[in-house]
Amino acid sequence: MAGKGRRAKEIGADGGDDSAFLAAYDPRDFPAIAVTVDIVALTLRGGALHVLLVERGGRPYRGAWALPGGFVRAGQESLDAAAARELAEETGLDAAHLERVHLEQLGSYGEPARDPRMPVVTVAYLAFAPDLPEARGGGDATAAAWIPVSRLALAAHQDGRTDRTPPGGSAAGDRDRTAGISGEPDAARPRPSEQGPGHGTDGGDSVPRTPDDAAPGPDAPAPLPLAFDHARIVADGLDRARAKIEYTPLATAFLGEEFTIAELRGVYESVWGSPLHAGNFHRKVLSAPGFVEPTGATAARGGARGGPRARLYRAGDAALLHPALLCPDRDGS
Amino acid sequence: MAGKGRRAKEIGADGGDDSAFLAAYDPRDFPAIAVTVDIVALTLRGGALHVLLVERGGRPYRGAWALPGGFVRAGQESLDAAAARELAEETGLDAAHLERVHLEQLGSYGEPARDPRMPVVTVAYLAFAPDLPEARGGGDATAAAWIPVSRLALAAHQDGRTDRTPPGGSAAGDRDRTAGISGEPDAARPRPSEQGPGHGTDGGDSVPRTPDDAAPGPDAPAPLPLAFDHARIVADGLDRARAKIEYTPLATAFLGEEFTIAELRGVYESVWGSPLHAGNFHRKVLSAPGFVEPTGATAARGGARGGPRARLYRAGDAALLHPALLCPDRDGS
DNA sequence: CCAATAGTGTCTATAAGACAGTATTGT
DNA sequence: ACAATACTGTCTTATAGACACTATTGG
Repeated sequence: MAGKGRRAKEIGADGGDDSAFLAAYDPRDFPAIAVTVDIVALTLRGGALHVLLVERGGRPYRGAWALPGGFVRAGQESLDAAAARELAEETGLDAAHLERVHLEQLGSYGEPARDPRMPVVTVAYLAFAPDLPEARGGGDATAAAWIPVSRLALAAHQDGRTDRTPPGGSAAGDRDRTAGISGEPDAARPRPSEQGPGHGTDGGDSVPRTPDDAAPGPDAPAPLPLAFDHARIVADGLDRARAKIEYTPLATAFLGEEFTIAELRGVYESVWGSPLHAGNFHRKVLSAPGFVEPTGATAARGGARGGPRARLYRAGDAALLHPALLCPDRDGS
Repeated sequence: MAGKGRRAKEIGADGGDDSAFLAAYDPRDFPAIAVTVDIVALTLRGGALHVLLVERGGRPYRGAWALPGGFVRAGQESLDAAAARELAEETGLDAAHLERVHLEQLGSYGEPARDPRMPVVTVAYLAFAPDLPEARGGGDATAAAWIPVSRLALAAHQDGRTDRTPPGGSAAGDRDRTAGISGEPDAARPRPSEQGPGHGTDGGDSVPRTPDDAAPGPDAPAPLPLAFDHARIVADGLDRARAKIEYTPLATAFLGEEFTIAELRGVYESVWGSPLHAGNFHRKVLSAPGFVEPTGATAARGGARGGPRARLYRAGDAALLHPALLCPDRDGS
């Protein structure tokens, strides 16, 4: 809470007004922790989901990939503003591009040893971006790049949280079950799908993928480890993204101003990692009021290998989808 | 992110190992912010939803009600652990009672001026508790008590976010709309109910209430203002709670070990603030696998004014409900 | 007895999913 | 020509919600 003041200098038992009290207040009397924001920025490139990462120039984890982010300027900016600022700084994107980015808070992470240097609490943010130009890499990062999520080493996740949900008895899976105080950093996903026994880091990523989204084959480069606890943050962000596009029209945030239903379907297939029935998807999108609205125009050309020109749509004004577009196979009904 | 180290003392450009680097590291070089946890603890008492509040003993907001919480012990505990510790401390509940409490992270709040004394970032937690004994009030709070949420002044809420949410001009309501960088502290509600055109604040408090849940009538005491930004945090917590019981069996966390379907229905009616059809609710609960399982026993006596003895159930092993129990009237379908 | 309640059955409207079918395009 | 694609229609099944109905209890 803001202000229990357990260790504050209480001046005068009852006398004095607040201004005098505040003037005599020494913030250093409070235990302070470094607070950062980290951004899980997602985008679609070539039909595959990518996350924005920076290569660390400093210790620890020098040379490793990490989420873009940085310190919150104490007292000068809100958490939201800090996240927006860091995203802009580290990507070098201009305001015009950032305008089209959806940014929302994901959750906070504060394990005591998550940063070997000192206690650091990070407030993670999740961003949905349309296909942006190559990132620039600012700050002290040596590089910034959009990395396919399929290349990441996302411990016990790729197949775990994505499409099954045996409520068995797993590490964090059942912590919030019936009894016991339990933490759950994300808590956002409506149908998150936890999972079975704790395979610490089983290699197999069994996420079915759309053809374009090349899963890392046997010849693929080794999965990229992430610095700090960023693998978990990315995993939580992906969970949130998968859940969020079910109930909100945010999938359109991955696309340009105008798009076809097929392109929108591509977003869902990439984020969910499973192919969707084109016909049924089409009907469902159009049946959700306010999801999309026709522009009247049609695409310049048909599909890659033929077909009629698709109608173009833009994002509607709905904030929530009703009925929702439920992800198939998230839990066996 | 944890560890950009922009202002860190970089010892040696490339030489040295991490341990030497860490030894020379001075955490004070980093901008530090006070980090607290605040808990929105909800319970049901007499058919009405209550939130645990403490009366502030210190400045500012002395004498006002606030959320229980306190500083995170930097480097010694995780955020989850801090929340559990503070909840125990401030309520004086023993481990046996805390065992049955569900605790999950709600979101972080870091407006620069949210605490007049200094920059404070708070990580809010949401707790679901069965009817607990009267709170004790520890720490520097002069008192702790379970307060009916209907007595709180929850800005633009009681009628705003509960069953409608004009994205119009309200504080954070439309910030996450289609374009622009935007924050959204909660982001959890699957169907939070946004909605059409921005009717700013039409008077009608359209939340239907179950008979017991006395809405503050004309003779009711004045609504309780909360310290800091705690009104918003509570509001976000209620939103989360309303959304969460749709997709998870967490409503059982408000009840004892064994309960009847009618008692479970009471939880939903109290949290959602609208009466439910008894027959349909009954069938839906039993049709969701793993939601509840029969104990074989029956209640000691029938309803308050007659009726057969109800069967008793305990919480099942499902982590998610399928099909979900959708809240009626969240958005006009 | 009477009113309230627990629990079940029935009916309708809606939605999901599987599938078929038609028209339009690129190769 | 052929294959792929956009889009629409149809059928089956599952679910939500409204309502009726029976049985059982407390007052």
